[in-house]
Amino acid sequence: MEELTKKQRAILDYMKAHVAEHTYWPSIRDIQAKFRFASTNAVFGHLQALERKGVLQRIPGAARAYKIVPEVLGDTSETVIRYEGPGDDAIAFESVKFAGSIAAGFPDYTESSGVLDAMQVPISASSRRRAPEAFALRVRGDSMIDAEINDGDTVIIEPGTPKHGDIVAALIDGETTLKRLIKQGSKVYLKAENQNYPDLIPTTSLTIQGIAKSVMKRI
Amino acid sequence: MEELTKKQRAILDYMKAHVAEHTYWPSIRDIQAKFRFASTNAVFGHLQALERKGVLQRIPGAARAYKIVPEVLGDTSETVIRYEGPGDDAIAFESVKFAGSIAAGFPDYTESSGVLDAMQVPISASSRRRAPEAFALRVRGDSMIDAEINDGDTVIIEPGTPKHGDIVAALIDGETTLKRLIKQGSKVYLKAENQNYPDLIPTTSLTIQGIAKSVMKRI
DNA sequence: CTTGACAGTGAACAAGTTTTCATAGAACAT
DNA sequence: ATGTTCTATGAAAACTTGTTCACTGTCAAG
Repeated sequence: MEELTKKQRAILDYMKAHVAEHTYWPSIRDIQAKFRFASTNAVFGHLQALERKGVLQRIPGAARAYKIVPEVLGDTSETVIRYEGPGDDAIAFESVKFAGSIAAGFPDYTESSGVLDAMQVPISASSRRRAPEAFALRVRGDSMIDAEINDGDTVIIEPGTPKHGDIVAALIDGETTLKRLIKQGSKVYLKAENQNYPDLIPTTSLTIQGIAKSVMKRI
Repeated sequence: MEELTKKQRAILDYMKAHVAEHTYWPSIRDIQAKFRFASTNAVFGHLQALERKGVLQRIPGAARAYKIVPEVLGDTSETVIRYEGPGDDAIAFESVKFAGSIAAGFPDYTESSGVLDAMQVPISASSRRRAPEAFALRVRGDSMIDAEINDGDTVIIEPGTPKHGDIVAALIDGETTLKRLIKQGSKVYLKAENQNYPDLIPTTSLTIQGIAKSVMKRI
């Protein structure tokens, strides 16, 4: 993976933030205005670079149409695992935090979202007693569909050391993803539970936020 | 809330599905092609109707740019049903607030109706729809197995007026059971979601404890 | 010094997209 | 009968947006 320049990263982040806030992508001129470019071509070049570096997919001929390509780490050296709680975007409540959406598939736009609103979801007191520092994540995408965790579900993440085969909330490139943890010796892989996705994702650096112990579905 | 026509509902669902799959909205021409309209103006009119009825917000002049307005669940049925609180088999319950980003990511583009919307509406704007007296029930038995509610699961019951097709916690012979509510004219039936069980249970008097809105499963 | 990659300006073009205008049949209530 | 609303056609206008072209400046490597 080729490295992104500072401005390219900023533009990519802005695009993510924009789609997170508005649910639609910014136009080239939106980006131009945001970064005070005098020409649309400046943005155009950066978008080409982002696509060439494989982190953004443009849809030819379509306006405000892009896809985020998940950034994959390529190496196969020994994996270093860190354990970490939910991100700063989680708002603390009485006992359970809701850390925003989790990407089980491609896009995760929760990072740069500024507006957080409260919502109420009942959680049984028994599960709360079990794990006082548990938090909830809303699942987005379909990469865990074979594990019966679907888009829109809410998973309860509890801290702990994951075993082989556990479903974990892991930080990859600053984005939280829900994957099954596969341990092979000292190497660790993440596996999407969807036949249409690549089998194993090798990771050199891995941050585990917790283990998915329960899934809550709206009926 | 004004009611949507069949085609309006179909178009709205298509738009939701499109943005869920592609992360960007369809153009008017995309919709036109999908529904085999001969003119873009047919779509245009439907979009205007959707906006007038308050379920869709268009961004003027911008391409592929919309916002979904969470739909309010309305039901005007006149069925006479008694409501009652939870019985002894209800699990002690504590309602916990979540905070999540509403605008973040693409909210609720999976299944059409407003089941998911309940989770997404800000607390300030939905106080009347909140469930301050929700409670949890541990499911025993397999009568709802076809609805993917299995023995050992926990369902969250919220008070409210059940619609046709809702899964309700009903009192039958002094015992709480979980069944799907079927309304046919003025008659009300209860239906077990298991092929091995009798199709419809006719009821002359019915006590509803609440509507099953969520199911929580241990992974 | 030269070369090439990178980043940008400024203008213009081509395509995509929304929006408006004119028209018309079907359903329906008055 | 008559008007209204909804739905739709067909065409065109108006606007948005992506894309291309020509040109300039910076900076580091060779």
